[in-house]
Amino acid sequence: MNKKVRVRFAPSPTGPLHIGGVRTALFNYLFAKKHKGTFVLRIEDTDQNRYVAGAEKYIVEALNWCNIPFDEGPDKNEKFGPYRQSERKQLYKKYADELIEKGCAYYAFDTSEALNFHRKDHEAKGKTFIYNHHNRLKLDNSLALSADVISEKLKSGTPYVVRFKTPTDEQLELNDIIRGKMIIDTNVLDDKILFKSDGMPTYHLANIVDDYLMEISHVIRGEEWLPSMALHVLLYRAFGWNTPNFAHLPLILKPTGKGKLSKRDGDKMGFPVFPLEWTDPKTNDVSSGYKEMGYFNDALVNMLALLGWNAGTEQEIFSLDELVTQFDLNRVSKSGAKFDPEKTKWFQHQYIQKQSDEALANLFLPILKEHIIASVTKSQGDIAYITKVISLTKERATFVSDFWGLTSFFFIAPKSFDAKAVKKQWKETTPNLMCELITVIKNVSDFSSENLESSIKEWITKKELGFGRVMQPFRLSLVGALKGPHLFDIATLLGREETVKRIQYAIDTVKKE
RNA sequence: GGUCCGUUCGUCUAGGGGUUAGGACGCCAGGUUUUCAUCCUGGUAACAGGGGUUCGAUUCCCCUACGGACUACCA
Repeated sequence: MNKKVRVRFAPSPTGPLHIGGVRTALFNYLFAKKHKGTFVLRIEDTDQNRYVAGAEKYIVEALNWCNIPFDEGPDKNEKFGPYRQSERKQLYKKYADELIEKGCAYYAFDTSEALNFHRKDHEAKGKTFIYNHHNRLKLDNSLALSADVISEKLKSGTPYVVRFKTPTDEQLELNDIIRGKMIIDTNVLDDKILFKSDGMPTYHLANIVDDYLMEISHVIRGEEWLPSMALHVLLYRAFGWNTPNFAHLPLILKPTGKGKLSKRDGDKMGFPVFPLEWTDPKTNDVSSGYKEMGYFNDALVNMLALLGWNAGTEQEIFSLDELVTQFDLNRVSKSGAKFDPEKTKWFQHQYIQKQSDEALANLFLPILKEHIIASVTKSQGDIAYITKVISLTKERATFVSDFWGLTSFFFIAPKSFDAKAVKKQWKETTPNLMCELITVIKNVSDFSSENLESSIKEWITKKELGFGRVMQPFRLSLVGALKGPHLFDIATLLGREETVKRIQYAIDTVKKE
């Protein structure tokens, strides 16, 4: 690639960025970094009616949390700024005028009402109304009107829009990095509005002008823009500008059923659709976020990267650096991908396993503090102890928040015992067995897990007590239920004194309710 | 309705004119763990259909079906 790579992510601040948008941003970022290029964030807020407070801030925070920061954008390294289209407002009109001068665009005075009437009228006749060469001379525009009437209308302040005069009878060849060559008949295109009567450009104009001005080399965006590609290519040509390369990404679809993924799917099926939690400023509705649900950013990013792209190998776990070096737009698939919340969980599980015990202990600490108030001793509150607890339970966790359920008995002695387990495992003879067990535990010289295990097993074997009859009540005493890691590891970590205490408590309490 | 894009296990996908069509998630079964979970091993399961082209098509072409996007003075 001889041209300098500059790509942009250009969201509209109409709400929180959903994971489809995050993936578009990610692919732009990966492509930019791979080619030592620049990743630009541009805010496309030309529609004031749809502006949502806080959305832009959310977008920036979400990109930062995902670890895919932009190099240039609003309030950051503004070489080609401003990066908000609303702040570039005055810039677009001259480009619209330029197109009119060149005969590539025209004024249109048709009111929304008139257009709606035409649409309905056509629909009633089973036809589709398209504003283009078929009818543009019969409509209320500068192509159909006399020069006098036009200047009169313009002078009197009649609202107008600027429409693109789509060339006719041309088989336009389009090239997409992901989809290859496409041929479009320009006669089926409509004369899109480029400049609105409110003085703002539409997406199409602003987008092309800004991509040109910001020297964007590759336009990587969602497939929903594919139908607009012909218009955009035609616009570049009308201006006499070089056309950037295009890549249209497949869409992310609902896990089940039809259509593209939406906020409602997440609500209904219980998974987040947004990277960060979002509170709607108008309704105060809260939408959950991956971050708040306990997902790690790199797990989310890894999952998103594999949705529609693969390295061509069987590797599934990629660091961001690996993604950067291996990413290739040519390996992006063409078809939409149904989103799979289960696989996302699997990625999260993989990523939590990669964390060190110490790191997880520190992440768990605040949660632990919420659960245990005064009931913990100093040594138990110690990170070293928590780290050991984590090391015994990590492999069964998917989220940091799982740890409390997995480890609470390490911090608080069980006060009640699983009823089913008691019924099945706590026999008449159990209290006596447990008393003997206490004696064995007290006499063990070295309270290491291995030594404790061999001593107890030796005792059970010698006395022919049966492992299940001792081990199950033993576990019940320490844990309160028949779950948890290797029992001797638990005992060792709890310490001899606590272990004895718990067994004694069980002897005194179980079945005496 | 019109235009465009797409279609390999339930899902994400690899592959590509001759393959036992590979992997992952999920699911099922076994093993480990004298617990639960994890983990390990194995299993289930796919080239949408019909025509071509070809000695041979899942792979190339066409049609149909299905899916998706777009069809606003929204992006």
